[in-house]
Amino acid sequence: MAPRARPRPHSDRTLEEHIVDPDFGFPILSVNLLNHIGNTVRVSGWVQRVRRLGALTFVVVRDPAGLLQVAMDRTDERQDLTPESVVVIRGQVVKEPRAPGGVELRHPDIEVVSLVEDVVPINLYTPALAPHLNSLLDWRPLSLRHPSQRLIFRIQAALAQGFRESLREKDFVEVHTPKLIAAASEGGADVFPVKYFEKTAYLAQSPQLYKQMMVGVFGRVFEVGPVFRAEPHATSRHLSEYVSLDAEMGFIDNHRTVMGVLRHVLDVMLTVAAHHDGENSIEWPMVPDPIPSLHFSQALQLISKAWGEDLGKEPDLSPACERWLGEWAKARFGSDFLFVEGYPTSTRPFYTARDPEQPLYSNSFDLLFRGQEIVTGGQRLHRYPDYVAALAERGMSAQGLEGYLRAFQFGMPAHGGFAIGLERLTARLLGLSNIREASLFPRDRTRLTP
RNA sequence: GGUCCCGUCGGUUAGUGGCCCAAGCCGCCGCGUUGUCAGCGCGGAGAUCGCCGGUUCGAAUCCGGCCGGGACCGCCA
Repeated sequence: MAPRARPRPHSDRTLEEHIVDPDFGFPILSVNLLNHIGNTVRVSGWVQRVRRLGALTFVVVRDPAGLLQVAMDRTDERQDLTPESVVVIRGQVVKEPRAPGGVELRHPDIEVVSLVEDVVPINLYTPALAPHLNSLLDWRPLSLRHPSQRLIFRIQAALAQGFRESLREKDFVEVHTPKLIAAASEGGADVFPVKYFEKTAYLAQSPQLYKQMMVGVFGRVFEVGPVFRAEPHATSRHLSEYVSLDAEMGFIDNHRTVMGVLRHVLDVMLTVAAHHDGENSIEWPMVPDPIPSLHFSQALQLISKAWGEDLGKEPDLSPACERWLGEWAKARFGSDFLFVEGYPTSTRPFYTARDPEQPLYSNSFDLLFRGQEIVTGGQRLHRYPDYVAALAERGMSAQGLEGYLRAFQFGMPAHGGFAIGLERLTARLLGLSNIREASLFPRDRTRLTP
């Protein structure tokens, strides 16, 4: 059937009509005041500070872009300019070298749109945010207003944007898979049960099975979405809910193809994010091409040698191992990133592809960033009989996986993918000591509010 | 789930048996200050020291339980 011609939206309007007010009537932003010197403008934001100096008063207002200063006579003094009150100000923009940023507003007409009558409970107006994490989280809607906190989430948004852009450009399709699912996707008891009408459902701990099925549809897909982990851990690097940046791609040679894509994606993410850094002094890492890589067994040998103990039988790398490897990669290659590939098949989920040369090891990898695991990925099984065998070998039932397995019964290319922990990457990048700082409203073992 | 550490004005830190009905800084209130910019100066208010019980002539301080928080480990992104 031929697609029917549709009128283009808004085609009855001229282009000129569209651009009459490109800013929708939003107030002038503080960063743009320099373009309005001599004019009377309307700005708006939160009262951050009122400094009364005898007959002269300064009001510092924070808007979505930054700070601006209003200067007025003490005779104009107002009692309702309390911290965090929202004001709309009309005033004349004056070039003033003594003002921060070189401009200020004079002869202001200030309207208080939202009057704050309570004392702000945490100290927000110091260059470094002093309260403990717990206070910051208890007062999250307020503490996030601090520039240092705002920056964290601007960078995080830019990282997610870079993730999307880099993959879209490589013909990946963004998908949205269910977060309410019938069975745990990777086995284990670390899922949250939820009442689902007459049944029990679970919150998805990963989009893994769904993104694989979508490889059978689009070939390459990605997803940005929440995942839920019910493990009762209490550490500075775990959340019960976090944002997973998932990608999955078909027609690969092996996990090395995936690693190559991941390197490119990270490079774009960091480049996009660095543009949002402004004046700030974040240590932006280079993404080497290629990122240095170690086989799991090689990694254990290196650490065994360095520590003088035999770790050869360890099934996994401990956090201490990862920290050591992080330092090693920095010293040996000058790299903040290090791939560890070929984890033992037994420690990886059932869908993991084996290394055809040495089947005890898998075609999987982790990416360490500054000594912490921030990405896991690998090649997956793609032939139906392999899934039947893998499930049997692990004593797992196919029950609940029928829908998933059908995708493989009816032809699936060799494929693989990865998942980046967005908060972990953010925290590691910005040197945050606790992952909770990299989550707007973190969910952990005990925190469910705000 | 295991081990260790911590709960003192709104925030942050001092005090670890009697000098403490608890001190400093930020914030708040008042006064002064015409170029502040983490404003400054002076004054003021604000804490039954997480909760319950115990030891002691006397507990913020010692002991036990509970609640809350943090770190590391196991496991994971």
